[in-house]
Amino acid sequence: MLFDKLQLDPKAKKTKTGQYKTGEDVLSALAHKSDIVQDILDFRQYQKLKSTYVDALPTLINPNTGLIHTSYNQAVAATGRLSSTNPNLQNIPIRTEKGREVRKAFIPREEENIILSADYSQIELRIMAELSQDEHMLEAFALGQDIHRATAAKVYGVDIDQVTADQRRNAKAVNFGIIYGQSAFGLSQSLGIPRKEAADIIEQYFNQYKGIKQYMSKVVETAKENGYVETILKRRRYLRDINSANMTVRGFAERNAINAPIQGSAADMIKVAMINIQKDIEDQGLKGKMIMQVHDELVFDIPEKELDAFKNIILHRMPTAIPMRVPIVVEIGIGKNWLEAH
DNA sequence: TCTCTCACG
DNA sequence: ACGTACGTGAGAGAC
Repeated sequence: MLFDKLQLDPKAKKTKTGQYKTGEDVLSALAHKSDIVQDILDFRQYQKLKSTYVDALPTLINPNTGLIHTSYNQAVAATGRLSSTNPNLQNIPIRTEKGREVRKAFIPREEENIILSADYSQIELRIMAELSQDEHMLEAFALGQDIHRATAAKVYGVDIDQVTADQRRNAKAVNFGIIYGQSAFGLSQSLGIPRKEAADIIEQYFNQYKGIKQYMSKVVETAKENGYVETILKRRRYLRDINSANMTVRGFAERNAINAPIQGSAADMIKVAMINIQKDIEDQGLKGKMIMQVHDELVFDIPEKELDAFKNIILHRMPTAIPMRVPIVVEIGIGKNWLEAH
């Protein structure tokens, strides 16, 4: 209907099975051409929230406990992260207003309890700073600076308090993109700017953060020599395609080589923290429980009376799980439901 | 069972 | 000329 009848895009792309692509990015770009497009996007959002969460979660309540019990898989994700199934509690909505209503439904098991959420602040960028030992990024974190603002100041050559909202947004996109081994094309797409401009930003980035550029080259090089990369705790990811003659295939492996030590070391860190926290909870005979992990966040269901005890444990164990030169910052929130705690 | 889409970090 | 950011899991619909 959108492409054959309404002809909204003469250059519409197709999937490898020959269907028109209609992902969110595609439809958003067409929304101004016909009112029906925004209706489709809205419908998709509500359909997703209803089918995946609102309808499904209540059916997964265990009649014996009255609770939803997820399963955490320790040997699925190639980077060493956990994954969560039946249900997946690591993808509960938060980004949209309607989605946040779902998150509000996650409440403590007892009337006198609260939800406590503790998350690592900018953990992957801090780990990249540690792995690369980049002088300037380490300094920004040591000074407690807003890392995206600090990056913008470096990339655009302005004072840190002269950074505009636009510059900060671009710098934030670069910081994330770098962790994934992003290209100028990828950055231009995510920011909606010309490729040349994106290339300039990336060049400036590596000029300012020379240690990161060096680290990226080194990790790809060692991957080519060894056939694998390692996290801080020596978890390996083997990369069979790292020396492939096919550029596209090799490109994927090279991005994996860059990303896996960062994402995987963050996973190492939170796993050690979880072990240490659980031991402290048991040693101190506390009634509160650690109930969920969402990659850089731990969620607890605790009696309000135990709040100080839990804060002490968490603020001790999470930042010190793996000793590092870069400061590790943990943010804690509490509330009557998971959304409030965030 | 596979593909497409979309929810999260 | 081509493809193009990492890691997951689940529902709908087609086959």
